[in-house]
Amino acid sequence: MSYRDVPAKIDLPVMEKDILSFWADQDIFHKSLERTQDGPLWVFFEGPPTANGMPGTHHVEARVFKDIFPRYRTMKGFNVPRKAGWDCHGLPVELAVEKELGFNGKQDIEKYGIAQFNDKCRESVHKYVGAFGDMTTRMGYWVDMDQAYWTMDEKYIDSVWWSLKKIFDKGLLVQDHRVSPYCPRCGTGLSDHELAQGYEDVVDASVYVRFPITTGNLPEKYKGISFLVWTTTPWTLISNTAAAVNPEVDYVVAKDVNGEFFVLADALAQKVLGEDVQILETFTGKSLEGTGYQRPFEWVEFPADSGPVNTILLASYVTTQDGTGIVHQSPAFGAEDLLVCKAYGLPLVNPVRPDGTFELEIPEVGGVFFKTADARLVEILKERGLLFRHLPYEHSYPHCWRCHTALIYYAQPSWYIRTTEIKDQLIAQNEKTNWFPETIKNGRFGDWLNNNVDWALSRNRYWGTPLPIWRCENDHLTCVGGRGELATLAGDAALTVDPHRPYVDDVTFACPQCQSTATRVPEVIDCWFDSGAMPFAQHGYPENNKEFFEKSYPADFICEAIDQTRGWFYTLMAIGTLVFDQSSYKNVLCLGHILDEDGRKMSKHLGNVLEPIQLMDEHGADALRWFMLVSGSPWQARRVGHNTIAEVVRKTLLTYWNTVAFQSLYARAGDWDPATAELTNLTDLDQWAVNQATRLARDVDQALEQFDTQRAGKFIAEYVDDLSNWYVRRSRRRFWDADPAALSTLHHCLKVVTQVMAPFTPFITERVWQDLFAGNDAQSVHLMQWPAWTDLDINDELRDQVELTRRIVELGRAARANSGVKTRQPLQRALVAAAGWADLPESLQAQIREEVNVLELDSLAATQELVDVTIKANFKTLGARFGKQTPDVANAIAQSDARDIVNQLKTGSAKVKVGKNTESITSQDVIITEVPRAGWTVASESGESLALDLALSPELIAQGIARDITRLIQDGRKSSGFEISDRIAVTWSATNPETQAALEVHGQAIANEVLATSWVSGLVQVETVSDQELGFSCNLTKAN
RNA sequence: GGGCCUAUAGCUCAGCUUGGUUAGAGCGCUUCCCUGAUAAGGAAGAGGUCGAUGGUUCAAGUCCAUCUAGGCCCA
Repeated sequence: MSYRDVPAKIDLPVMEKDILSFWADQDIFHKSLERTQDGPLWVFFEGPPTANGMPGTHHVEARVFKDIFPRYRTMKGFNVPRKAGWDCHGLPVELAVEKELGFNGKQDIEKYGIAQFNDKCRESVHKYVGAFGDMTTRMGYWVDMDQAYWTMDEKYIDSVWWSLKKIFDKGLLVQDHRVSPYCPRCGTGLSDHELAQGYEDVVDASVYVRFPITTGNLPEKYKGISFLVWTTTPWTLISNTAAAVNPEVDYVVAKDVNGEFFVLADALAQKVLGEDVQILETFTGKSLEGTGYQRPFEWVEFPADSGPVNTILLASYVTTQDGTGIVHQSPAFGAEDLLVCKAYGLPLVNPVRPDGTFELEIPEVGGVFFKTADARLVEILKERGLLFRHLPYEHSYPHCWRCHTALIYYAQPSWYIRTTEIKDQLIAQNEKTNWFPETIKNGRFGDWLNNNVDWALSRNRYWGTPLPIWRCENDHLTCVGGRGELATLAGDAALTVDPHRPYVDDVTFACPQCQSTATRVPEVIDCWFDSGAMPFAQHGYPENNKEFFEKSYPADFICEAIDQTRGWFYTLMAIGTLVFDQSSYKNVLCLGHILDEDGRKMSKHLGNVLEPIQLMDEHGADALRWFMLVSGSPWQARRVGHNTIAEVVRKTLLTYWNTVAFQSLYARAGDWDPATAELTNLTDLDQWAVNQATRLARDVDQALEQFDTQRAGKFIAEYVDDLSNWYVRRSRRRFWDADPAALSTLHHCLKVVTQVMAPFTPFITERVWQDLFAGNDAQSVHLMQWPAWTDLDINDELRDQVELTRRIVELGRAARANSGVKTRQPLQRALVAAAGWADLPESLQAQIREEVNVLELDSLAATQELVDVTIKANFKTLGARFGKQTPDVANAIAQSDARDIVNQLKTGSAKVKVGKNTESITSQDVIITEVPRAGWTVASESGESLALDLALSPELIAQGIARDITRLIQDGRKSSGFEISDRIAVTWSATNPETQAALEVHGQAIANEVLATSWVSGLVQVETVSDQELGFSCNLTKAN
């Protein structure tokens, strides 16, 4: 079966649509899985994208990398199941729905009804999953979406519950009172990885406040003396409970220029009170313990049996970096404050309500949002003479990563996973993990593990996996590991209950310990736990697919962008280690982010977001894929834009396509049957092309083994360029003649490139496969194995020879350009000086002659009278031997007679006078360049030279004219729209005597060359083409 | 404030692991050449204080230190 007709031009997006239908109709993806079903398992875990918004180009990035390696491994014979997944739960989804419904907080949701609200959430998830599905299909990401796991599925939740119970049983899932970042708008605490995403630079009030001292002997000695306290959160002063100093630090009594007395840290006295401050007394922080002071606001009451409120406490975390060295304590709003105050038995008072506003009974600021209260509080402090200084303070403050509300550090009951208990295990697991790039392992991720904090798991929300803990009135806790287990406690109805709120909240049972009624705690869990549980939950383990899960854990490969270090990369590893004592992945590829053309992050605010489907419909999915994989380093931030994508298309994809079209054109014109392709009777160049293809198969294989798509892509681009711009260019004539060796060679080479490119650009390679190969081979390129290679098949010598050939040709072109004699004018000879050139096979020397258009090549060295020799020191070898003397030796070499040194070196070594000494050097120590004497047109590069003999004979001139005319007529054929195999009739006229003479000799050869069946000198009535300088014109018509 | 990454031609990026005396490629620009696959290819030219400073070394884009700017992450 012959090739299909391949058009020279291709519309990539249109072609891709066809291929998508072909894949769908023929079910190629599943066939590729079937083909490898007995192969060794190579496990890939799909990190589920959150279905809370439209997919962006950054999603394409990760998905391209998630696609290429499974495709590559499949070609290598591995079985790579690819289960898609969707992250369904969580605040982001709730927020999208809230926005849609115009809600403004939890009250609205409760009024609306949790059941209806969660229905809306489910609906929203489906909508966005649809959009992700479309993008996934369009970009050619092969992942099984029919079998996708959804984190909101009942069986998925059963699995999550099972894992939580495992953790609970280990005593690592506990409730605690903790200060944690809390979003008053969303009414929920945030996990640390959520917190990480929301820092914003803001300007807050920072105040230095007087805390008048009320006990001890200081007030007697220094009238009106105060502790000077600094804070950036004036609103927390309402609940001031104590003040802390560092016991080891020196504190002083200082008198400022106004004669007022303060206590503050010695190290900060000058900075805060000015250079003229007087230090009256110095003591350690320790001695201040228990000293009482007057708190700024008396608006909240402490419980009766409170400890030493409003006194100085000791805390080693206090520093003298900024502020005054005395830190105001408000345990409800600071993790460290809570710790210190707890140690002193101080109470926790909290005048701020869960919505972030002060309790209504609080004077002045009752009902006011905590941050908004700052301004009024500062005013009051000023009125009361307690404000010492008020400065705007710029710092980054955490905000809710979704709604941008300022977060409040807030003490609240919360469920934690004690990941700090398994910190050492996590570090050990990380040690066994391969990171690409490697720096993340001990850098970003390693740091994160080293500073591990407990995982705040619970959320006071609605749309999430409910925390499966039931509590009775006696505070007995029962953690339930799935609905099956729930049914044994609460009856069979629980077996089929929707495990979401509010339905699951209605399930109660008798506490196994005391028989009183147990009801579920109200919290749902962090949706990061959902996605981190996917290795087993995607299979519904342990209820379902037990065997498969156990052989597919841990994964060989996961891949996401760098923002997942504290997200999915962490939760996967943490849950794996908690539940199975083993991380869930062995290799992790961590991508850099995608930036816009100006290097800015893509964001809706800036309006620089590239919509992926649009981008692919304009440039092609292959173009976008190729760009993502090959342009720049995948593990670094990269800029994407229309221009950069268009460029890679032109460079590699279209060159590849054109080579294919060329092969198809001449194979079809010559009635060549690809089934007869056979690598026999190959020329040196053929062998080179075939050999380089094998090298390509090896190099790309090895690079992909190391997850290095950039390197692999570079190899492919280089080979495509070699094939098109050297192999085909140099072999054109053989294709015109339908030489089976040339056609077989290119057939083979294109097949190898198509195979190794297939994981990168699955569309265009499939098109090519269908057009050239499918007739005699597999139905799809994606059902092919990786092309075979062994090191023994790869011939470095041949490669070096062709490289030398090409370098000499380059010199020839440069010399041509210098000479002003155009290339179509043949020259008698060129003289070459380059190591090894004389050993080039005759066929490669012929390539040089043809390309430079000279009749002979001679050795420049053989014609010594024409040559000058220059020598230059080779610093690399000299430096090793002579060290400091190197410049002297180099200088001596430069000073000596080059010809003499070269002659001496023929005996093995040469002597050079360096100062008073004579040093011996070898040919390794110098770089010898042979340069033709003046008067020759010459080009030299790195010791290699080529010189042109510009003497023209009448015969050479006639040959040049013949070639000019050939080219002119070929141009005419093309512009007349003739097919390459059309025969033509030529009527020509020549007025120039030189041209006439040339045509007398070469006319017939020209006629043969241009496929003229009729070649007549005569009157040209209609000029098809003409050339004034040649005095030649002609008329072309199609011959019968 | 801490950590990591980045800084090379007008633009996008190699080169840095292993230091070697003319620092490369592509895009864009100028001139020319080649062309019966090519929207391509080639040659020459213009365009570089290799972010700055200091150090190590016979020799630094490359190694070390400090700094500056940008990005990301953390607090």
